[in-house]
Order: sequence, then C-alpha cells, then structure tokens
Amino acid sequence: MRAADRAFFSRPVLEVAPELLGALISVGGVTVRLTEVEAYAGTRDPGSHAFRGPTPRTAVMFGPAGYLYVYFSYGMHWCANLVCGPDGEAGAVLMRAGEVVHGEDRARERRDAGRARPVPVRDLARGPARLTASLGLTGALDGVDLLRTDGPVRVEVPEQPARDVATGPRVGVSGPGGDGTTYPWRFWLPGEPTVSPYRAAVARRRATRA
DNA sequence: CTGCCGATCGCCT
DNA sequence: GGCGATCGGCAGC
Repeated sequence: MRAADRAFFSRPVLEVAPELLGALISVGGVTVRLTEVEAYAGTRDPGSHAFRGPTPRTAVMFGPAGYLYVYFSYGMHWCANLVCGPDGEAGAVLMRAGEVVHGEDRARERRDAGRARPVPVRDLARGPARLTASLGLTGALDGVDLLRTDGPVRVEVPEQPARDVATGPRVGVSGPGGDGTTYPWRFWLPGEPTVSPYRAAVARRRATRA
C-alpha cells in the first residue's frame, strides 16, 4: 500500500476506478477495503450528477481531483465519491462496497444501532450507503481534501493494481447508457463476498494487467 | 436466494 | 408531480 497522491487521482476516471479496488479508506478509526466502485465521467456522462453542469450539490466534482464528494440519497442515506480526472473533467468514483478491515466495533455502533440483531459482518459496508454509515461519512465531510495527512479521510492504494477485475452495468442508472452497454463502468473484485447485492450484474472478467 | 414496498427529500420536468 | 448512484423488513420459493 502507498498513500494516494494528487497525480493518482488526476488521471482519467476510467483509469483510476479499477485501480481503487483493494484501496484502504480510513475515517475516524474505521478502515474499509474497497471491493466495488463505479466511475462517473462528468459532463459527458448522462448517468453522472455532473451531466447538467455545476450545482451547489455537485460543486466539489468540478474542482480539482483528490477531494471527497458526498451527497444525500433517497432522503435518508449518504453516498461518497472520490473526485478523479484531469482538471475540468468533473469525474468521480462512487465507493459502492467494501470490507471492514479495522475498527469493526466502531462501525457496528453505527450499523447495529436500532436493530434487534447485529448486521452480518460482510454486510457492514456492502452497499454505498452502508459503507458511508460504517465509516461515519456524512455531508459534513463533503469537499474534504483526501491528501491532507492531518485530514479526516485517508486513502491508501495498492502498489500493484488488482489483476482480476470484473466490469458490468452501473447500479440504479437508467436512461441513455442505463443498460450498461454504453457505460459498463461498474468495477468489482470477483469472488469477494462484500460486493453489493442489489441488481448484481453478470460478471464479465477482464485482465487489467498481464 | 428473489421480489415488493415504504421511508423521505433534493433536483428535475 | 416524478424519480432517483438506497436500504431494511417481510413474504415466498
């Protein structure tokens, strides 16, 4: 693992997204290892929040890479993206799912709250809103710099990108490209039990590296 | 495992 | 007025 730097995030989002698989995201003593992400390519991508140009909500996406974009979903959940791409691209990678590898107790305080039974360990961060809940990410952290070593969010990426990466349609994206044939920009680690269950796509494997 | 449904709100038409 | 980059509970196989 190595600390991500600005250059890592500043490459085209479709290049960065699969390389974030296996990355470690740490917030407040909880660490999640990413197993599933989705790429959103900015103003040229009908599925992206940035498609219709900047709004107060999406302002962070239009800034430099290496910042956190957090948005409020369905009136009750938070979802978090890592802003990626060269200046002006408004690209972002949605963190869809991961494995809690550190701080399970603290993640459980938030995930088990109000529930009769503990959440199965693999479900702690299995889904974009579950992942933010486990990490304690909310709109309060929208726009934070991911590269400040004294900041609230730390990102470490693998020295070597994952060799085996599956791709498929993005989840919950409809309209042009919604069938995934035009924008098969969901990336996950095949065989990982923490990959999110909703509308699971048929896996199509591809080698990212020889 | 799958499918249906309600919760709840910001942004769109 | 409608629809999400969602989730949890419940029913049914």
